[in-house]
Amino acid sequence: MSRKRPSASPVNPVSTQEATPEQAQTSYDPSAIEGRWQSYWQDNQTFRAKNPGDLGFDPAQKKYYVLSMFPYPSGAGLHVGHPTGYIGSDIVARKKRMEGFNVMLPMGYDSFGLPAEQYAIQTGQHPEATTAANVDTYRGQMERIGLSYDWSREFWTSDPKYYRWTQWIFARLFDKGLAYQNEVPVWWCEELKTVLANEEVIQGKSERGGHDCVRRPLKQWMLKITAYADRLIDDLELVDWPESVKTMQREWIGRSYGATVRFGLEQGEGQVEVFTTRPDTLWGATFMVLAPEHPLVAGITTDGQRSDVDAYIRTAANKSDLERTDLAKEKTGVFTGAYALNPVMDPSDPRAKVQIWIADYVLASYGTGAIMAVPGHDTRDAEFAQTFGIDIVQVVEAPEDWKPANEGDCFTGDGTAINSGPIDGLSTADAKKKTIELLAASQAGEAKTNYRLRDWLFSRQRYWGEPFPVLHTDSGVKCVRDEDLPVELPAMDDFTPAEDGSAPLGRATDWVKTTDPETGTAALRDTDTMPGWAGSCWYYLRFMDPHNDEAPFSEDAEQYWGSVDLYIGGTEHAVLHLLYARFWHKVLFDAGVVSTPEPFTKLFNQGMLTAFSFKDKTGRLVPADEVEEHGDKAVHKATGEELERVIAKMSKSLKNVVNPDDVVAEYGVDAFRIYEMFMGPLGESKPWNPRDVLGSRRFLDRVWRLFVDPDGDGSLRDHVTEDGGSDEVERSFHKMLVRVNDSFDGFNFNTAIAAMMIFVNETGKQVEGFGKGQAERFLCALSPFAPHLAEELWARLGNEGGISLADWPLVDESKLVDDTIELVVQVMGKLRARVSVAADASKDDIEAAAKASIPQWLEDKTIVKTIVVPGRLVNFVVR
RNA sequence: GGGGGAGUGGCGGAAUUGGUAGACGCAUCGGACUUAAAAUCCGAAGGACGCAAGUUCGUGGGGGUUCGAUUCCCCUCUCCCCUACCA
Repeated sequence: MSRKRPSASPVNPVSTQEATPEQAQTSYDPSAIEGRWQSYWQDNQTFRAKNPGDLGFDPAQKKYYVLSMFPYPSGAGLHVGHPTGYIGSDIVARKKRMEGFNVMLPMGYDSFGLPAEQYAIQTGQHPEATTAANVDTYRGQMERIGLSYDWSREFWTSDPKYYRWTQWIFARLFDKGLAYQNEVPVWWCEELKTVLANEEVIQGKSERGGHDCVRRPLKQWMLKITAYADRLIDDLELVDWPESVKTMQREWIGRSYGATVRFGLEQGEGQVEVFTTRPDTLWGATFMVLAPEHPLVAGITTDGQRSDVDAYIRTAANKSDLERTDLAKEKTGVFTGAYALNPVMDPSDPRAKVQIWIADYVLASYGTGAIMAVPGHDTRDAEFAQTFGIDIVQVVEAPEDWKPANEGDCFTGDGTAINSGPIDGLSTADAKKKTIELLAASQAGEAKTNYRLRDWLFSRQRYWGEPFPVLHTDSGVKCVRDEDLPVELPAMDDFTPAEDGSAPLGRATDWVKTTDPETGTAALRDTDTMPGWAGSCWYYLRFMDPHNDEAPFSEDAEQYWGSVDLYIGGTEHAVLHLLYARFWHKVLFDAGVVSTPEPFTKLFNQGMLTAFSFKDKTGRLVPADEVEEHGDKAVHKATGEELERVIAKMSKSLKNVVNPDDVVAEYGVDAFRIYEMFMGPLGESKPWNPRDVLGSRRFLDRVWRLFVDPDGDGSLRDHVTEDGGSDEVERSFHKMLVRVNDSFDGFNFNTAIAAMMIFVNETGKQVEGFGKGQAERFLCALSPFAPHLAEELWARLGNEGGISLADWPLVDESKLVDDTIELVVQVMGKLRARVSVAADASKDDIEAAAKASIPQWLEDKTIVKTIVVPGRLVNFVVR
């Protein structure tokens, strides 16, 4: 194609208030159009969302807040996968604007965090410099895609003007006692001499280098997200989110109802506390298991068992979480020599005395770090008991229809209590209740709700993050006063973690040593920083009032914008980001800072963009640059081997990553946007196929020719500048518009584009019937998808003020009705003929016409029944 | 093991939620235009049988409900994503 646009060309810097369309163009040339309209939007602040108090703010206008999850500005720039969600939200925003809403579609950057720091370390530049450069790259790429962001609201999270308020929110968490310090184990890599974040440790090895890592305790900041566990589950009822995401969040929080049970020790003082969801199986507890890290272990171990126990603990400590939780492995453990007494049995009962074991299948971090083991009704306990020859007692009778799936499987469902003294005969539900009553009466236990969710480990020994706004003084830890915020990150040349694992900020001694402005006494700053998630926890609120220096946002702005109406992003954030943000939001809600209980009213997950890749006979994936394609065959360039086409993730190593700038340079922005939406429903993952982009471009070429005669002088065709237009085009238009409108319900814009293609194909066959009003309405429907082309033709039609704020056309139901309809004639449900009848034909007429069309199928047959579906078909049931 | 999603032409995907399966697009083939090519336009095209009109099979596989099933029910196979000894 000869219409190449210089790659990465910036937005046309020419500043004109009204863009003047070029008249000389006879064929569609996106490069001549797009930059001009992008400048036009910028110069006219077309997409500026108005806040209360702004000039031109209309309180009667309804608000609509659309948000795409903001990106991490990495050095690699955007690939074609990123814009899928951005274009989707842009299309929604553009339509809503045309429907009269005050739309806010903002964009910013999540610029703190590990990858930015690592990139900076690799390139030897300061993260602030690389962040600034990357932000410019991202902004440029997004501007080139014609996304209708209100750029006046742009910010990035590593800007002190922003993180000042992140620190301010931390202070609110601290005030409420929701931020506290605690000794917790962190990953330490001896080889790299550094503390690593969870994300940097894969299967117990460092992500970089693959060195062994161990856990070691360190004082850390924690956020008490567990205090909100119930509300984080229950309030999922309030939001319109995909059921899968809600389920994931519920399971992540992992609320389970059960009981705490305390077993006394046979020898000496003390007791072992356990959590169980099945208190009814207490009579079947034939042993107990403590996690190797359990604090009681050292005290209860008998001298005879001590060396075995110590050895087991040492082995367990060196295992990674993954090794310990590997389901496939054999159960391991060691007996402590100690015994516990079952609290619901008489101490003289031989069944009351149970062995206490140590095993790594019990996790120190969940529940109490100890369990009562019921091998009769728990798969894991059963495996353990079988391995070590411990008694197995049945205490729940399975329903009669229960059959073990495998030989020897234990019954873990609900049934009837047996061999359980006072609760015998009760159903599992009643037995649970009764047991809890018994335990409570003897003070040996009580009902308990447990959560899988742990408090949020909130500090990292890293440089590139928000400093904690706290002072360590002789009288304890205190928050920096609000008026003294922000606590700015000190400039440092060397921000790599220290050899001994202490945070790099510890080396900024002038910064660390400070005075408490309230008392004038010496104080130390905290050298940890907040994790990467902190900035993204409230950014959607800052967009409401991004330049406020008095508060994170004004009360007016927050009251007006409320919560995000539509939030679009990938499923990878289904739990962490979305849970953390909801947690902060609720804290702010309780503090009276925000007025809504939930931050995101509707959530939509866009699908992942994959790519075609090629596999050889051995199953190896072949990088794209080693493959040659002929028609539908793919061949290895070097060997000539025919390759199988498969779908794979876009990856650098497969060389199948596509940069949107290249696509835009070759086909134009609008074709790129149309293709990304035409590939399939927004929510599905689907493969990028370079060849297919052409089809979207051809569609836009056909649109252009609908307006401009390619054989003419480049001016508009006469009829599109005149009133009129045929009824056929009118009907075709309204049919299309219905489908375009419907596509917004399920974000399946592919069907909207298909409908527009049909309209353009049909209209192209009778161009003279395409009048000005129709042309304008068509451009309106097209404009959210292909805004540059729509603006250009709209202006050429003589309209001023831009199509982006024009009125969205309305469907005229009366125009949808055809004069004649084609009906399908079936015999016994099989298609036999088609007949045309008048739209208002009576049922009898329809039946008669249908009968007449298929005499050969009706002779020698009796019609038993006739089914007439108006507007669709006639079906004869014959014998 | 648990949870979620999906299987429709050579490919991406449509199908008003029980009513013409394969819209729209890519790739393919034929034709027009052209000195030629590209571009563009017109047309063909799920499989099998047939010169054809047509018949028949066909939405992973098997069964069922129904006048009629890609759609609803039962069984079964395959793939993808998330999660994982949570007591």
